[in-house]
Amino acid sequence: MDSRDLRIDQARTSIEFLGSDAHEYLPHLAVDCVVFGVHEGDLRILLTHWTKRDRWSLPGGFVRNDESVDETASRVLRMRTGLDDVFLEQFHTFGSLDRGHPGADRFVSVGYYALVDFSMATPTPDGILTDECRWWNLCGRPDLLFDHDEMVARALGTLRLQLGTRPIGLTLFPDDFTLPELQRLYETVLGRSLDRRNFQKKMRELGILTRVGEKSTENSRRAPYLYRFDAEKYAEALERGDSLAY
Amino acid sequence: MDSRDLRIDQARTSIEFLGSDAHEYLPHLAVDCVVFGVHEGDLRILLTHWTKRDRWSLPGGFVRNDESVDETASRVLRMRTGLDDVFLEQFHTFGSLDRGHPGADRFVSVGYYALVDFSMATPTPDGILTDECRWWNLCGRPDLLFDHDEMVARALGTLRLQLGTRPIGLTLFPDDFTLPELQRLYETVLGRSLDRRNFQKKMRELGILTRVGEKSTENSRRAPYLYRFDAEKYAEALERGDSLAY
DNA sequence: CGTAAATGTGTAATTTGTACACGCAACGCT
DNA sequence: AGCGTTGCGTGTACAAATTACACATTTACG
Repeated sequence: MDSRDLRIDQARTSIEFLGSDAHEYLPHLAVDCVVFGVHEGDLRILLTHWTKRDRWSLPGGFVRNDESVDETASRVLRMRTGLDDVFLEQFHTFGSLDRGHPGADRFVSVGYYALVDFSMATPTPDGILTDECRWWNLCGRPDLLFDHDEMVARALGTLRLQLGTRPIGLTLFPDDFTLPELQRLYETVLGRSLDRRNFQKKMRELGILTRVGEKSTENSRRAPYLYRFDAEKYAEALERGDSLAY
Repeated sequence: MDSRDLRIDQARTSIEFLGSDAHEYLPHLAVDCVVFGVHEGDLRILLTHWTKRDRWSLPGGFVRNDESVDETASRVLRMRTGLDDVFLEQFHTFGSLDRGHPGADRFVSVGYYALVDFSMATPTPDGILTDECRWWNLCGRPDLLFDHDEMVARALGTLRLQLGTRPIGLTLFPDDFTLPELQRLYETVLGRSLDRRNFQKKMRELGILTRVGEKSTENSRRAPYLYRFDAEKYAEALERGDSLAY
């Protein structure tokens, strides 16, 4: 597709997507979601593939007249993953002039980030603009459309700041996990490596973990213990204002 | 004004304000600013008085087609205070359905907070919807229109979180100040009282203060020393990532 | 001239964070 | 079967940061 066709295509984007229902949406306003999950110890995000452009972006959507912006974010997340009632929080609004579809309608985007149980999500493209929706390893994801790389960076920054204030561990590891796995998550989010002994000591002292049993045999040498978050104690710790950050 | 008239008035709000230039603005999108300043040791915010409703709100404005949302915030701040190039940062976007003018067009608002030199600002109402613009003591302000009380609370929360990361002291105390004054600011922002000795020690150890001289005679008993921020060292401390929070 | 209010200053105790070394279990290789 | 390698689990000593705490100085006011 040459650049002229691309421009025309981009100009059509919102019209195509919204079709004749355009009047049901707030013009110029969108929501984009940075959806985090963990699988095989890696932090992953959900991306959608744009059919015509053969590029990837964050899942997003437009704000209906009859829903709040928060509800838009929930709806987007539900449509792309089938999940409801998950951790979902606004982190920044992107309003520069040069963002979005060059040549197309101007859009302001409210960015949300979600923490999601990887195994429960069913990635689903919209089938109109996008033909694929799937998890990507955070390190190793492709370059994204629009300003979505900046959005991911900023969402990660927020996640980092809120590591001690939000139920990040609990939400991303709803089931059993090992301390090395949890540590790897912390290291990915914080962008630095942590001392194993100090990490384990801290996590134990928080009193929000229950040891479940030995991990039988994954692919490790010595089998690590399995843990589970004690949701009640986790909530208490957050209420007390305990820092769960490393 | 009875409730029916009020509704009609509210429905007219954006039309009145934007007049025939409505097409130059993004519909349904606004910016509101929580402008902080310090005077006589108190943290203050700038409010505007709505002529017809006889109520107060945060200064706000609409987003022009040809400006970024950040630029809108700068413009609002400039129009209401005459100030340019001040600390101004987005803190949250408000998108519920029940916010704003009941019965009127729905609006989503991007909230910004500013840190401003009280003595340099010239509060100015828009003269259309509002006939007065002035500083209010944060504690002692009137109830605000719309969801602006929530906005103030949230801006304060952000300020609290960022006390250690942003040039809050430097921006709110551009000139000479005393340590008790600075401590009072910290106490207002943090919402708790601090130990004078520990506070002074910490501030001194940060190495970002210069003692200027004795405060002659304000209205205190023993005259406190005057200090000034060393802007260069302040910036270095922030870059090093020193926590300037108490 | 005494009293009350507000300011400045340092030290000890506690808490928190950081650095660091070894034994154990499983796998793979020979 | 034995040995080497990899990954997991645990505790202690030191450093840094935070917290608690008491008294002397200055000035306004009566």
